[in-house]
Amino acid sequence: MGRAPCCDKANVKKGPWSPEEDKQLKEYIEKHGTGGNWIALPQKAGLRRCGKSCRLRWLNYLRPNIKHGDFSDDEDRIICSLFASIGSRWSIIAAQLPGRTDNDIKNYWNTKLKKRLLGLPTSHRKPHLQQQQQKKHQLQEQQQQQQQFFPSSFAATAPFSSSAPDLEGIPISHLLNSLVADPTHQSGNLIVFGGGDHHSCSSSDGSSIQIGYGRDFNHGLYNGRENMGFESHLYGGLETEKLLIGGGGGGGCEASSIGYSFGEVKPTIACPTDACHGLYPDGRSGAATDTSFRNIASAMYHC
DNA sequence: AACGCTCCCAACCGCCGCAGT
DNA sequence: TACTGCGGCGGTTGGGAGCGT
Repeated sequence: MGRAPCCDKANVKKGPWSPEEDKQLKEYIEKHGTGGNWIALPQKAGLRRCGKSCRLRWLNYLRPNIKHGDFSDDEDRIICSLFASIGSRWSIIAAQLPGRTDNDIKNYWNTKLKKRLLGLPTSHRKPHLQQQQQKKHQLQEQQQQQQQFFPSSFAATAPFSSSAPDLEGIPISHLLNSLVADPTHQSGNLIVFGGGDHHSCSSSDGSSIQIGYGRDFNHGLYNGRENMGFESHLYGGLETEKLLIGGGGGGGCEASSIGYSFGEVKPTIACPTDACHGLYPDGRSGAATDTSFRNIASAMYHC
């Protein structure tokens, strides 16, 4: 036989927690711990709540050292980078941000970061005239920043937007669309990878055009973290007829200059756990997955 | 002041893997 | 081995807050 039912659903309270409930739960856990059994906890603590609800409330709100409020630029970068590398594994991302909860990060991503990277306004509320002017100014600044990172032909053009330039007549957005839809695509000269220092890769040899986002995207991740494989800064380049997506001084630049076809390089695609050491066609070691590739491609497309 | 719209976040829901029976 | 509960996770949602009209 199994265990007792989780909770009497008809007899548990739902909805927002009252300060009294918070106090009750906090005091109980501080005194007795969770006891390794969340389901039994509410009854012991005298709460008419589901165990799962108690767990969530404790983990996301009541436990000590929870950080609420604005995310720092560094936190932004870490979230973006990890999302590009491993996708929506919020618990793993949260583990890299002390004091932040997966729920917080998920909310932050869905409400702000995603929109920001998509280039959408964070608010759809109609701005005041003054705010509109402010916004215009911000846009100009943003465009200047983009110009610093993107080459002149891409300046002020959000990557993979419908207004992005074409590759031999094919809109970049379409290429990336098919890329995202079909990661097994082998026909193109498409290279995807991650890893390394994007600065060294972002410099093209003149024949290539960088498509990318995230100036200094990964800045801050190299302070002892690169061996965790979080680097997957996403920018790409059109090198003559080759579409390059990826990042990384080592991987990025080497692959772009070597010019492997996508089929050849596919196995090297951004390993989510150690993107710096992918398995390159010339035999260097590492691993990669379709999922990580898809995540990166997807993130690129959406960004 | 009232209303409508949008954003944001806390909380819920449902699924999955693991472990107990 | 099959069944079931638990813990954990990611996706989704409801409602309060803020803002414009």
